[in-house]
Amino acid sequence: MVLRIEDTDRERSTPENFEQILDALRWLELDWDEGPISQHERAPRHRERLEELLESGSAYHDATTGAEVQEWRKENPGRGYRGEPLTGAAAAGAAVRLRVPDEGETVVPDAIRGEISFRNDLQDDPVIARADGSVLYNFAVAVDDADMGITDVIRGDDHLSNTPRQLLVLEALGEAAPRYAHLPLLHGPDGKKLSKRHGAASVQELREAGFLPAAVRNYLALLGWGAEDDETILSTEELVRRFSIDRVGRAAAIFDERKLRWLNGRYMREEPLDRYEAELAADLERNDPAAASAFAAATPEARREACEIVRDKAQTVTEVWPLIAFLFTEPRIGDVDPKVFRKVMKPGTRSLLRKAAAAVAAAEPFDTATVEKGLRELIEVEDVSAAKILQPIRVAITGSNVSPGIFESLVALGRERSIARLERAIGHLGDGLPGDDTDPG
RNA sequence: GCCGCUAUCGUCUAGGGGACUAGGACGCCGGAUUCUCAGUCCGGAAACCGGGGUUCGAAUCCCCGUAGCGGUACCA
Repeated sequence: MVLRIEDTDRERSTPENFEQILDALRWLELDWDEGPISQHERAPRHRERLEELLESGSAYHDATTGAEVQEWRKENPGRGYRGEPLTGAAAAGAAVRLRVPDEGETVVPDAIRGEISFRNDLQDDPVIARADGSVLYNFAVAVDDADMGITDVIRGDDHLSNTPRQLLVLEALGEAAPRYAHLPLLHGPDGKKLSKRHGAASVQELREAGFLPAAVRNYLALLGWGAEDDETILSTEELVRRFSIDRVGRAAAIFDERKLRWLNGRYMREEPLDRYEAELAADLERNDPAAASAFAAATPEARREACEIVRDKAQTVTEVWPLIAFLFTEPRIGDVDPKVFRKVMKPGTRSLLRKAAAAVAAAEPFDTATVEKGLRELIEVEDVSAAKILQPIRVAITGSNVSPGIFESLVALGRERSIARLERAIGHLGDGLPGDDTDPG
C-alpha cells in the first residue's frame, strides 16, 4: 500500500509552510517515507501529460471566464458547462479544460462513506491548466498519484467533491484510480472549520501551549474515531494496533481543548521524570528565557526534585513553572497579592511562624517525614487548625497560596533557605501588617 | 442557485431491528479526602433534529423536510 496523506490547508503552499508542517509532524513523532513533492520540479512532467490529453481531444483550449460560465449555466439549466475548443492563435492564450463525458456518472469509492456517485452531465468541464501552461491542483494531483503509484488517498472531507474531477483526469490519462478515504473535518467551538482564530488550532500551537505529543495523538485519534469498547486512554502502540478505517465516523467533530487538557494531565502524571524535565526545559526555552537559565543553573538533583513534587499537579507543561519557580528564584514577600496576604496572615500568625521556623530548624534529618512530624506536633501543641500554620508557611516560602505539598516544598527548598524566608516574612509582619500581633516574641 | 456529505447528552462518542429504563469519557452540579490548588473516590442532572413510512417491534432500514458543513476559482 502506498499511502498519500493530504494536507487541507488552503493557504498557498510555500516552502516555509511545508517546513512548518513537517516540523509539526516530527514533533508528533509521526513518520513518513517521502516529504512533499515540489510542484516546480514536477512541472515538465505535468506539461507532458497535459499535451497527451490535448492531442487525444480529452482536453481543449477555452478562454471562457468563470463569470461567463455562470451565464452559460443560466441559459442552459440542468447541464454542466461544455466549451467550444479554440484553435490556432486563439488557443495559445487560453486556459485548458478537461472534457467531461455527457453520459454516465463518476463514482468515488470511499472507505468511510461507501460509493458516492456524481452525474457527469451536471459537472462543468473543469479548468486543468492556466493560460500560461501551468497546471491546476486537480490535474497535478492526479498525475502525481499515477506516477507515484499511490494506492490509497486519505484526506479531509473538503476534498470529496474534488474527487470526481481527479478521477476523470485519471480516466482520460488511462491510469488506474486509487482508493479514497475522506475523513470528517475538525471544527472549532463555533462549529466552523477549525482555523487560526480558534486559538490552539494547529499542532504548532498545541506544542507551544504545553501539550505532550502522546496526549495529542491520543486525543486526535478520539475525534471521529472510537475503539469498539469505547476506551478513552490509549497508548500510541494500542492506537496503531486497534485502529481500523471502518470505525472512523462520518460527522465533523468539534475540537474541545478542555478534554485535551484533562487527557494531557493524565499523560503528564505518567511521564518519566527525565522526560518531564526535558519537556519543561524545552518549554521554558521557548517561552521564558530568564526562567530557562535559572532552571538550567540549578543542580541536576534540584531540578529532578522539583519535577518530582509537581508531577501530579499540572495539566500542561506550561503550568509547571509557576508552581516551582520559588525553588529557583527569590520570591519577594512584598509582591504577594495583598488579598491573599490578608487572607492568610491573621493576628497570631507572626508567633506561629516563629515557632514553625524553630520546628524546621530542629528537624533532623531534614526530610519530608521528619519536617511533617515536627510541624504536626506544633499544630497539636498550639491547638490550631493545620491550615492556620501551613498556609502562612506556604506564602512565606513560595510567595503564593498555591504550591506543591508544603512539606515537600520545604525539603526541596532546603533548611537554610526555608528558615531565611520564614524569618523574612516574620520581619515583614512586624511592620504593622495584618499578620502582626500582640505577641512581643 | 446547483452538486455532495452529515445529523445520539453542552462536547467527543458507544449503538448496526428486540439485550435501551439509550452506555462511557470530558465538562458541569453535589458529597468525601488532603496543608492550598490540582488529583483521587462516590453520587447527580443531561441526548436519539422533525414528519412520514417499512416491521409484531425502529436510535438503528427507506423517503421527505430542516439544519450544519463542504465544493461549485485560470486556489490548494
